[in-house]
Amino acid sequence: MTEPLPKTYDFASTEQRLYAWWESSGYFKPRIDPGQKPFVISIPPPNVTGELHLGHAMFVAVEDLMIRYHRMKGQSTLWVPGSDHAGIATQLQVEKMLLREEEVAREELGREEFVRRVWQWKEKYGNIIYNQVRRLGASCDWDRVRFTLDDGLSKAVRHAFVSLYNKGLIYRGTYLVNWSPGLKTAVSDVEVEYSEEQGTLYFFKYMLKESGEHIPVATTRPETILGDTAVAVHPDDERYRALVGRTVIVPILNREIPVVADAAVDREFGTGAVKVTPGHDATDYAIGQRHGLAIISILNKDATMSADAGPYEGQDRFACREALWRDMQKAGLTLKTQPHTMNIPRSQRGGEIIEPIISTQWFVKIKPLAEAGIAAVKDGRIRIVPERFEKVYYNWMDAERIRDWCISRQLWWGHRIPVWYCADCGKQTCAEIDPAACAHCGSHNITQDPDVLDTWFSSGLWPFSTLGWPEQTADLSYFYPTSTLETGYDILFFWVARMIMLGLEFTGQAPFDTVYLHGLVRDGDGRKMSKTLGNVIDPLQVMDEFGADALRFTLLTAATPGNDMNLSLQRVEGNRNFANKLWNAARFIIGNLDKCPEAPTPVGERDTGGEPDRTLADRWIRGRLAQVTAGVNRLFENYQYGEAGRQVYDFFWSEFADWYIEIAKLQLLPSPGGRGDGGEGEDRIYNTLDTLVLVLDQTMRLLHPFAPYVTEEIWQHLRKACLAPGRPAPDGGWPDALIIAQWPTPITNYQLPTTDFPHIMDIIRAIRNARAENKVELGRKIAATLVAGSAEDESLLNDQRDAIARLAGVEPMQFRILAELPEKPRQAVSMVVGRTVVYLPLAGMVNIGAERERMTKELADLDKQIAKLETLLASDFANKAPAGVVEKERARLAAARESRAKLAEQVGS
RNA sequence: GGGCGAAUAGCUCAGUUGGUUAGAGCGCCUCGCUUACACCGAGGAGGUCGCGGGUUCAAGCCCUGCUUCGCCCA
Repeated sequence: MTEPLPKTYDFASTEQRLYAWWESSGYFKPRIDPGQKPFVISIPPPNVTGELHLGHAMFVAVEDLMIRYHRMKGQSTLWVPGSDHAGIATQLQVEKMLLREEEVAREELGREEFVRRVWQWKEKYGNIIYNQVRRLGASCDWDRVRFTLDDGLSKAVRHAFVSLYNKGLIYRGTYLVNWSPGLKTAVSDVEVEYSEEQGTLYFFKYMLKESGEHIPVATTRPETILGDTAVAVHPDDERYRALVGRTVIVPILNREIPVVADAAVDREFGTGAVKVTPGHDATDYAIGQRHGLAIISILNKDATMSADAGPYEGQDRFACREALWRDMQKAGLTLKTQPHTMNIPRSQRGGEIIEPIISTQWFVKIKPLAEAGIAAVKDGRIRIVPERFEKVYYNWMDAERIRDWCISRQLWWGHRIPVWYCADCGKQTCAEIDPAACAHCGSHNITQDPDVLDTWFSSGLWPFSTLGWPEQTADLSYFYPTSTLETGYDILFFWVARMIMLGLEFTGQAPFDTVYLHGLVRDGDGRKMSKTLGNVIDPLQVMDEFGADALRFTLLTAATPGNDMNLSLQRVEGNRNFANKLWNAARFIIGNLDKCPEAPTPVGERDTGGEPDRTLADRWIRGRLAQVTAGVNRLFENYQYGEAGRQVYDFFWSEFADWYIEIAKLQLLPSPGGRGDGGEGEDRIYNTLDTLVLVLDQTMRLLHPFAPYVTEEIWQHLRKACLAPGRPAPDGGWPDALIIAQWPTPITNYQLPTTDFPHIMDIIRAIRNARAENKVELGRKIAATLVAGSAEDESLLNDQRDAIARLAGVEPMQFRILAELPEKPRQAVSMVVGRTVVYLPLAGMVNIGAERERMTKELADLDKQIAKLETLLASDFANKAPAGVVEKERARLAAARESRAKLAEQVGS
């Protein structure tokens, strides 16, 4: 009747089919229910032309888990997908392509044509990343997909810019900025990374004017000597005090510059006297401001030397460094060089050395925004998980230190700055709609600023711009503010902080109430993945080999919140095996549903306890299920997803599959002498199937957010097999799909005994252990005698007789269970398992000496334990520890004493 | 220089209200194709929880100092 399932779970034939079905069934779409607060996540938009990497896989796994969890809890759930135009990265990629395929540079095409070509590229490749995100199982609402350069989002960017401009929070000015010579654009402070590298410290002479004396000065960048406009010393430095106010001569250029005193000078560094280059160093820029020094730019936009570099004009910056030093050596101006470890500023993208240069750019005045941003976290409107990142956030946002945000980029791909300059009156017109004339004098002689905005400026609006802002759309009013913002901690400043600041500024509300930060994915040995190391793991290949569920489950359970994880393929393989384990357990259960008899009456009372017909194993696994469900719920509420997944994994494999299913095999056998029911043990069979179905159904629900495909596939087979009348069903019947099935809640008023069954497990393990140690193969049945010691236990053991016999390989005909044993058997292995004594007459196979040794050792262990417990219970522990804990220890002591007495009997005779 | 994190079995890591004899996966050893599963089953070996103090009846977990490694900010 039920067609048999394949022996191995085939993810390849399952994943795509299920995804298409979910999507076409509308399960990814939210309900709009004004009476209910929705759960909303905006996706961290990947680069539109990018390819899926493990960072993406990680956030998709975590966010999809959150979304599926809340969806199953019955909330209206929206996950907004989208992508980012990624100005620099995309422009570079297209430039490279044009150069390679058409041998044409962007300048040759012109701005308009180039931008047209980038759009073409985007149309062609922009969906790749979406399809890769789909493969992971992301249940986002694709009807609401957004792109930062869409009309709506572009309008949002304009609106935001104009609004900040009008408030005076955006300004244009000439300052020292981080310049990327290769990209020929300014970048913001956060886009510069500092790497500790081995360099050289050059010591040379600054000759005093009209004197043979010199001041020794050290620098790491000799070429900037050409831009020096002062030499500075510390005001309290005795060595140089007399020289302050005198004039020195710039080497080679022979320009005259002053010696100034400034407290910012580090007396310990180099010679204690420093050269000051306000045009090319941030500290020097500040010194220059204080002393009114001139600013000289010695670098062109491409990092070649400018006209101000005199004879070195046109040389590359590093070539100039060498040439200048050679010339200074010839002139006798050099002192020495020494190796020096220093922090080199490098571009976050590409890694080239960043040059600080003076340039006219647009900035956002960040302090007022940052203050609001700090307040939102401080007063709890936004919670950051893990909490320690709040400190990192405060530290960066600190109003005393935060620097204004340079938002203009000298690129073509992006949102063009909506400011027009008037050739007649010289004033700026800033407008949301392209103006035809100057707002000040009406002249038509206006030109738009050529620069575009930092991509992060548009990403900063993402949570609300994707919902329609600045229009007051229905989506915006229902779904905003969003719920959780989930991303890697590495973009806390780039993205999260900016969203918070801009969200507060433009919507008056925090854009989300929770920030959940995950760690970075490293390779199996904890190394950062990089192309040069060749240790990059491609998530697409991993999914090809092991399935999306295995990858997801690994990312979710191998990591703890906020901490980096090492991903090893072995681990993914292990989780592929877990999926297969789920599959086969389900296969067993579904295959047995054909045996399902009539449901016993009454059925309605299921899960309320009290029904007499449940076996010990039934009650045990149901109790464990309730405990695990409660634990998982608690862990989910505390964002401990990984631990939750691990617990279900362990429960399913080592309790449900290893023990309950094995016992269920027995309980499913027809037994004419069954427990007072309709014959052939029908009630027992029904109850067993009912329990199997319950646990499978509930665990599939608990695992669905972690491994959506295999759980849905199994669950659909289960559902189909159970739909026939009279078969087990969850309360409220079977919903259409697991993705929308109700999330399990723990049954609180359902306390089931869980201690008797573990005792049976211990007995079985003890027998198996003895067999293994005495090399009795499992196929060979052995005789056994159990001595219960009490009438109560005797009846428990008798009740579990079949289970013990089957799982421990005992021959039923030679299996005795007694309350007392008149005479100890000879030639038998004897073991004390808690309150039960086990005799295995393994005549001829037993090494009596070894047995005695084993028991003596056990006895010693027990003595140690008893002594420890006695000491403990005689101490303050008994008075001060909670009663429950003390009771537990007393019980342990009693049990240990009982075992010891029984063991002593064995050893003694 | 400031801050944060990590240090637990051979390897990679769990262990969040402090409470039995500290767990998992992989690897290793011994058995086993018992009709859910060899992507498996049974059994086993393997740890002074980085080091020193302290708090507590009780510390892998809390406090403090130190060592090593990694990251962030300056």
